[in-house]
Amino acid sequence: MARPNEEVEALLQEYADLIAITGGDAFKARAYEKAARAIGGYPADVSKLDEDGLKEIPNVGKSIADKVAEYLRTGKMAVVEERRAKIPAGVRELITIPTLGPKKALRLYEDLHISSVGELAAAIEADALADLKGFGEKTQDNIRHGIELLQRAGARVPLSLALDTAEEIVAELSEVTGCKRCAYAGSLRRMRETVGDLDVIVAAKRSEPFMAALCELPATAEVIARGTKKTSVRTAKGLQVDLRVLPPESWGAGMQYFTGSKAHNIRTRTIAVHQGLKLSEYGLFDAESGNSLASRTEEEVYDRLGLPWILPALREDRGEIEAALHGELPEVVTEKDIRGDLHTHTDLTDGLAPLEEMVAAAAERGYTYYAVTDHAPNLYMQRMTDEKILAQRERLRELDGTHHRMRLLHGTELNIDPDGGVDWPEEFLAGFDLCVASLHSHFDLGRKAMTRRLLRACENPYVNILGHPTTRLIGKRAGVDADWDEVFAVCARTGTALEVNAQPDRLDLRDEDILRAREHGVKFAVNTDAHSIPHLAQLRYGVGTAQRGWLTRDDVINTWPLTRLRRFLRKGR
DNA sequence: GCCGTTTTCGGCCCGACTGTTTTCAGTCG
Repeated sequence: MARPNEEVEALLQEYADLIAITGGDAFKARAYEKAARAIGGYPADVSKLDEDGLKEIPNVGKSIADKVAEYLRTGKMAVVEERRAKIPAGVRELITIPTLGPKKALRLYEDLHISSVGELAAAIEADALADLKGFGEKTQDNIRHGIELLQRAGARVPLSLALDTAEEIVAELSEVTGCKRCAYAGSLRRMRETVGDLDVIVAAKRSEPFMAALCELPATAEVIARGTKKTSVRTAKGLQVDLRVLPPESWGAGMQYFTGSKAHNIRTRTIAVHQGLKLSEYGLFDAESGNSLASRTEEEVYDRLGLPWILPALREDRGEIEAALHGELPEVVTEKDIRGDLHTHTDLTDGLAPLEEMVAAAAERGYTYYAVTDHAPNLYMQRMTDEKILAQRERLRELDGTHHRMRLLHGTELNIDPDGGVDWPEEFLAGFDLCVASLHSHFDLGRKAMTRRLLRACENPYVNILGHPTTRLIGKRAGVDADWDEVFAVCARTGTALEVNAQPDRLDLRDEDILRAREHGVKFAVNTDAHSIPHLAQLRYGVGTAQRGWLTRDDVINTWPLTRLRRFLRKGR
């Protein structure tokens, strides 16, 4: 399925969880977690490495290298299989519930034989936890709430997983003889933050070979339905994939139809009806004669309806039809418009790669500038000091311009304390080229206090970007409560950019918030918050989100030339 | 289990918050 590094990462993480659940050495569990992260974030393909090569990866020693080699050779890791035999998979699922960790999970399993989220929910409803030590009323409330959060996101999967899976399936099906076109459509093509199922479209004369190919993919766990026009399967990770095979001449109409959204399609079909036409996945037809008028390309279909082609990310019936009719569709930002990443980490704090490697990887992406923004000292676990960050600055200045003339900016990610203050005094902050400021604690202040806190941070002349502004984690944690309209207004007034954080479990700000903030005239920065080299490529999710928020190049400060960016970063100091 | 040395053991991000176990364990960032 995924890249071998990600498979190994998932397996080692699973082993770490199983160690933690069975009460094994906590440091051992952490060692496996660290190795899992390091391998997931390692730029080289682990399946191409021998044992010595594996041991080159930080936090991978002999024992883990052996196990990884075993997995790459046999497809299995014996120690993981052994633990799996003792602990049902559902017990591990329990620790995905926020506030429920390995200790509580084991207690539930041992004392009450609960081994799935469903069983736990039922047990709480039946008041079966009443006598269990450590599970008071409040704890049960928290668990109940956690399960709700989980189930709300539950049926949908993160954009990143959906995109990986879809690209693999498209690549496989494109190889099948007779394939004229193949692509994914649906909410994934619109870059929604989570995806319910995958819609894959093939243009071909004969459908049978594609249906067979989909059913036989290694990722396919279950065939839900199989016909001549449509086949549905479920992958091992629980993602449903619907394949539609259309005649080649219907390609454009099929893509238009299956990309949606439903609301957008209702609008386009209504426009068709008013013109005496009928729009379906097979084409745009004259209602009277049934003659096909357009179907080969999406452009053709939209054009015949009297509309310009509309970018999928905009197809939500949020004003795009009206804008299209008036010739006022925004020219939204694209990945190649981004000239640099303004929020990234190195191994000086919790990143995986050293400064030199992050800089080299950024230059390979063709950036004209790049900012390094490691954590500031108030995030105690990162152990930042004045000396360390100044030494980094010195090294960064030496590297400036040495890779494809890419310019380097030295920054930091500050922590906004409960009062809205940040880590360093102003005279120290003045030494940075830019500062990102983020919330990392105290998420439960009331709305008033939270708003005041954010406003004060924005008023700080050294705070240039509000990092992952709401701090939500998709499916896990709601964003903080604040009067966002007030925050957006102050951002606009003070010249503080709002981040569109591209991490697939954040996507923060989200599209609706971006649309609102845009009304206030705020500027934005689309950043990866990369903690490893592969993370730099997650930019696409941030750009997709920015597009869904209708952002143009002018709205996004890291599409600007460096001189304009620097002027913005001075923020009237 | 990894790492780094003060080389083959001892430390490992450390502190805050929460709920309940009235003295601290569990979870989180």
